[in-house]
Amino acid sequence: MRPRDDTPAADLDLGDLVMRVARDLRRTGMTAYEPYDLAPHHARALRVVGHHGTMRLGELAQHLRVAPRSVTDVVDALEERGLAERSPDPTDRRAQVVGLTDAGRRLVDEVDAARRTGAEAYFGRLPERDRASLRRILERLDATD
Amino acid sequence: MRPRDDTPAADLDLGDLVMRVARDLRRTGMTAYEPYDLAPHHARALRVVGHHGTMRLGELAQHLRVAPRSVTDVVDALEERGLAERSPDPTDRRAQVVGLTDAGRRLVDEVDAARRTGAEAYFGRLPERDRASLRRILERLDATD
DNA sequence: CGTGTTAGTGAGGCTACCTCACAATGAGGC
DNA sequence: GCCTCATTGTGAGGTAGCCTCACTAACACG
Repeated sequence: MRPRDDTPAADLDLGDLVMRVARDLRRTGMTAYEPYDLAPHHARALRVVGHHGTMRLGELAQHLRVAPRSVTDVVDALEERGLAERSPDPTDRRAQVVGLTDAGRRLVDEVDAARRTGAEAYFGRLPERDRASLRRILERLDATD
Repeated sequence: MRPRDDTPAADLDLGDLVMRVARDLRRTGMTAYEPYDLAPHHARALRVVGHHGTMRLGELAQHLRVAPRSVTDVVDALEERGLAERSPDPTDRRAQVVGLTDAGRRLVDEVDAARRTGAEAYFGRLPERDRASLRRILERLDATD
């Protein structure tokens, strides 16, 4: 059953492996959030806003760790779907804040529930122990940058 | 020291974490292969060809797990840098094979050496034990798809 | 009241993928 | 030998998710 037309893993460094898993994830990830017609990235933004409540665009960018410019597009997309909406920041007329609409709030709840009840389909094939290790290690990597 | 403007990791599922690390990796990854002016992806293809020897384009696509069409671009790039070259497959006139040039072979050796002597800078901050676990877990994820 | 900073965004670009259509070729049935 | 079907690689064109750069509007402050 060992597929001989596959690069043996020994040929891949850790970086390659991460990238490969990320790609698989993106490919199947759309499936995971598909019932909600939500790209993983949008789901993440939605969750952040849902969790933190109304926040500045720049703040969201920091949370998502992307350039401020990139968040504009994400919020655009969310707004187009009627999940979020911009409004002027009352304390600073340069700034805008994003908040969820009712639909957005509903969706966050659904997505959260789906996640909890096993939406991590891709990682489901790992034993619980490995999932915990993976989480711990990735968090460590993530924290240090 | 806890940065309060960062999404707490608890907010991220494993998929998010992988994507985040992958993004960091791509950002800094260019740096890793930078002395060779090689995108990680190209480095990977180069290594596969270097390791397996001359092979069909389609075969390479399977190894890299991308659509056949995508490999065309990768090989184009490699060829443009004089690292690889196409030639007609003698056994099938529809097909073409890719092989490394001398420069390509030299580069593979260099890159391999660099990798071995600690090019995994990004992962260096992990204790050896964690790196091993990470590799094992990712390989498992990767194998099962 | 300038001077410099900051918030968000338009314009434009990049990478790494994808699908779809196609020409050239191969392989098998009759 | 011919006809059909499958397969190989590629052009054309598209997408997601990032980026930088330049700009405007607004704030902060001496």
